[in-house]
Amino acid sequence: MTTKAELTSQYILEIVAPIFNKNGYAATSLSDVTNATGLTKGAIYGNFKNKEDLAIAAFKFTVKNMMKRITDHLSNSNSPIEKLYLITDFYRNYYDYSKELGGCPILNIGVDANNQNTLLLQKVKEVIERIQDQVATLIEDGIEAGEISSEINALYFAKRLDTMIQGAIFMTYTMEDDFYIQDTMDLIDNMIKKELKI
Amino acid sequence: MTTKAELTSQYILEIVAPIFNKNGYAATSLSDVTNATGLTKGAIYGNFKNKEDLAIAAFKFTVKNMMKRITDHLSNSNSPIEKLYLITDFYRNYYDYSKELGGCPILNIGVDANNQNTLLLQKVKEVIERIQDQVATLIEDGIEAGEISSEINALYFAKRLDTMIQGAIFMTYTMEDDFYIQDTMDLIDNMIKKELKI
DNA sequence: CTAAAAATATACCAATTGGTATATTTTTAG
DNA sequence: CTAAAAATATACCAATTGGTATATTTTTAG
Repeated sequence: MTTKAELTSQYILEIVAPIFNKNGYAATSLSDVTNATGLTKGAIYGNFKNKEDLAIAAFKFTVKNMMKRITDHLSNSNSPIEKLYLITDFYRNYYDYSKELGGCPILNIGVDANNQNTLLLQKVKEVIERIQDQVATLIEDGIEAGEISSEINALYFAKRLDTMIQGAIFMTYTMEDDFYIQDTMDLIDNMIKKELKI
Repeated sequence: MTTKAELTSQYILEIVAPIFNKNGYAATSLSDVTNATGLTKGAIYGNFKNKEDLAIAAFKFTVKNMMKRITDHLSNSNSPIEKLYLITDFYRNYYDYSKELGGCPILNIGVDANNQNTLLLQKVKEVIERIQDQVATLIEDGIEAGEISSEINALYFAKRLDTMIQGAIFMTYTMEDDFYIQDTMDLIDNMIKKELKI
């Protein structure tokens, strides 16, 4: 059964995750947390060990939300190569969607945690690796299905894709201009068409 | 002439710029500043209006350093297209070099200032625009010199280049793996070769 | 409905935050 | 060498920081 505390924990994360994502670890204070949730420190510290523990849970919460959204979107096709196109299609709406999350958690927390918070940075690394592995697997599935040329290195391609996407997200947010994401997705679509085709 | 205060200001910036760059605005405290410099608050506040003013000066200091380094490197050739290759060549050593600066100032402060510090974010935007304009001008020079195809849109290409580079820097720092920068520079070199050629 | 357990609120803590007014020291121009 | 000006150090400020011990309230199982 769902205890009261579990509900509260979920509620806290819902409210607090975008705040940590937007502001970063150091710039989010516990009074930000109590003000936003309407709860007291007693409730917060009853559910989370400390600020770092809360920040990590918040990051995981946001990533889970995001991953579910991608996975749902990719379920629109069974073809590996079509799924690749669905990835770029997903990111074409990412600026709007990620604003709800308080920005891209990987970019924000990746940069924020660097030199600041080892545990948090470790979590970001793990998420990036997981994403790259999933994309690489998708490409390998495509090779196996005869949709994608067996010439290409799946993991390398996945890393390139990821790198370009993160660059586009950074530029779009910093310049407040969706051009960067749209243009990068065009570029990636072209790469898929030209480099992956059988 | 150089007054005492000007020397002190420069000294403070030299010491403090990498700290702000590494930690970000909120996570850098004035005691970090006084401890690192060995000066007191009196000296700091005598030379800078407040913490924000210092952070902006620190960002400009780091960018100036970086820009000089790039400009120096590009002076190794007079050919516009060769200069483009010198840009990727510069970034191949960027992981090592930028560590001295406390990381890439554009990436770090761009992400850090977002949702946090309007003035600082504005400075980042200006620097990005300046860089893109310079690269675009370089490409236009190449077109005029008959080295580069007149088909391509100089500013679009400059933006793509910048976006890919920033993505590579983010990934290399977050994953602590220079692969991303090297691979992206290979990719860009290829783009220059294939897309820009006459 | 009740007693125990769980969850939350309250009241406190020392340390630190950015910043300022003023005293002291150092530099500068003559 | 000296007086004025500039630069820096000192001593202070209220507000906030993350965190804890304990009191109170709410939930839960029987």
